Amino acid sequence: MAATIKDIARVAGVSTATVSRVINNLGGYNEETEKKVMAVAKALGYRKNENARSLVQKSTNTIGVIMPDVTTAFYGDIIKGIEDTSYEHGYSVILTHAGSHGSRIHESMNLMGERRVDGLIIVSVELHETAIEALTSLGIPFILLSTKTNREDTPYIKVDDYSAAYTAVKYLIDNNHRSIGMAGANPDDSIAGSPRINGYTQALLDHGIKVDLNLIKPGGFSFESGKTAMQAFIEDEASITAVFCASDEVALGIMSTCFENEISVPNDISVVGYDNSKVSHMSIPPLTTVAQPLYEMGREGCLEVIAAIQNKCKIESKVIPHELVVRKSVKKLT
Amino acid sequence: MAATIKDIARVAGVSTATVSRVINNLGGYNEETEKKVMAVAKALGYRKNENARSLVQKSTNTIGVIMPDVTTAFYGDIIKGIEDTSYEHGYSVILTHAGSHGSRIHESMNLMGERRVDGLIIVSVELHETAIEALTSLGIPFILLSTKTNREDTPYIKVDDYSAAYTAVKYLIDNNHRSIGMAGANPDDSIAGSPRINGYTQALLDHGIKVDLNLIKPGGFSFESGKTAMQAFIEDEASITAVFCASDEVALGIMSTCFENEISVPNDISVVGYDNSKVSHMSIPPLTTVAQPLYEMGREGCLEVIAAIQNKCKIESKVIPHELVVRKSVKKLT
DNA sequence: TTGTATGCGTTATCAG
DNA sequence: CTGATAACGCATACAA
Repeated sequence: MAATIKDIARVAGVSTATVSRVINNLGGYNEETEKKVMAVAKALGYRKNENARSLVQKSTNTIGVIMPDVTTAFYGDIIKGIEDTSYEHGYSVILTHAGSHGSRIHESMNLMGERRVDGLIIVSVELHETAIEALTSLGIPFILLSTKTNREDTPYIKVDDYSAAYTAVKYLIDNNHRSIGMAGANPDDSIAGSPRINGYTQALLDHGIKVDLNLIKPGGFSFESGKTAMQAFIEDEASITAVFCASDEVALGIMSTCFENEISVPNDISVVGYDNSKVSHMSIPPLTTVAQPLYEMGREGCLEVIAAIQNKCKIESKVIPHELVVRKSVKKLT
Repeated sequence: MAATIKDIARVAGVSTATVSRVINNLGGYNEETEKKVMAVAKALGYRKNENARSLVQKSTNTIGVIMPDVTTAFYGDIIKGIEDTSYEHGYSVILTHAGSHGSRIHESMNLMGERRVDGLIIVSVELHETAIEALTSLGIPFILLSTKTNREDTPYIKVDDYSAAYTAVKYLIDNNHRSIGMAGANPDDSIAGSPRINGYTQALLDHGIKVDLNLIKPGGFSFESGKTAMQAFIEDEASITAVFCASDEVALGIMSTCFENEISVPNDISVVGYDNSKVSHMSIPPLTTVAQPLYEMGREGCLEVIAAIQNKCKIESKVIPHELVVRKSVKKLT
């Protein structure tokens, strides 16, 4: 049994109120009692019970984080931003997976509610109407990272996927590529799928290039998805000179299959990724990619939530700028 | 203000005791009151307060996880194993970073203590005497993952780094490599550094190969560390035909620098990694590496901790088997 | 400067 | 089957 303030009070011969005061150094007691209480506390190995505190203070100093997964570099960077920031501000983070397709999202939010987290950060999960209801009914500040909803009252931080995709494809076009494939986006994903596809097609159209639907290989953001897409391009005998990928891992999948088939990147085919996650500079060749400031998104989102908790102010949605990081996976055609 | 069982009791015209009973369906009440209580609970949007529960039950159903970082695939896989498992068993996970060199380890453990986590999992941080004291004084079940101490009373799950390294280097020797470099291990790291170096040197010695200290490039487990090491090999004009790396990321760093210098892997130089993390099959060429069952370590460790929480049994240390995953980064010399 | 008393939301032990 | 009531560990308004 861990010691409580009662134990300290008894041993030190003071009241629990006094103990509480010196433990939280609120001042208003003389030095002697302070010394005595602190000494007893140390002797007894006292450690405050945050849960009991939370109960009376009606605040847990805890931030909940819900994300689909943590095994990709993408999420790793974000959670690091969140954890670092919350730590700096005296908050703990409690983490839960939403399941692969947000399947556990309701249970996750419920759990966060029962734990009475002070704020909530939801990363990359697409929220449907019932989930949004449940979320807002929690009555705590929250923010969405790298995702959004079609409602006004759900603040988010994300890049503009449409224009980020547009930037990437335009870069390819500027390098004289005319036959450009796209891989790894799910058209049914209205947050991060279709906007990227639309950015891709619009860039093509704006430069007088006909869109060939066969050149769009839908899929998930995974490495395997990239491999599959490239295999399809090969089977199609598609005459593409470049591929725009919906994630860095997809890009690596493309490059991996190219390698297996002795197709050289970027000599035979150019590749552009998306995310600028840690893997992008580790690939061979290093990957040219659209950067999302992942760590900063985590940090920024966490900061916003904390501010909202403390000042009870509203959180504004924010579209953050993307940036093209040019490395070595794109060849300039002549 | 969230509704409490008091509110429900008042509205439903029963006592809080009864409400509590039906909420936790403990039985011993008639159907009518159950229906009534449930209806009121739903109407009021009641959500139980886990903190209050924890207080009286003296158990938080929470597991703490401390790791140096979450941005590498290595930790991602482990935490996923932990989170999945704890979720299945009704536990929440609260996560904190220990800081780069375990610098925040004391604060982290203290935080976990104050949160009254029921069990603790510490991943990959080297624990010194004072930290061990603090850890055991928490008085809760804990386990170390991928690390250990020199004391008997600190259970762990890890692979045998020495023999894993030995296996990797022996594989290289079996493929007729005789001049083998090593990169990315820190000799001052007695857990994951020196054992791997020792495994490397012993494999060499056992096969009549002289150990050349110039061929051992110490460093961290990072990509950059691998790049630096390979640059050093090049500057040394070392006549190596293979490099054993202390992590997959180091291996990718080696391969990256090779690429920049037009050294072909595996034709000019063979590379073996360590971890079998997600990046190892995404590299070009796919990386031959020593596999640690990361997800399973997370799962297994979590299971042990939960068992210890519930049955108050001791946790046994466990050395789990490693395995060489052969892919395409090693060339068989003739 | 210090102590008393009360309550936070819940469970659990009694009686009834 | 149900209801008082006392904890749980702590903070705090109010008294002294």
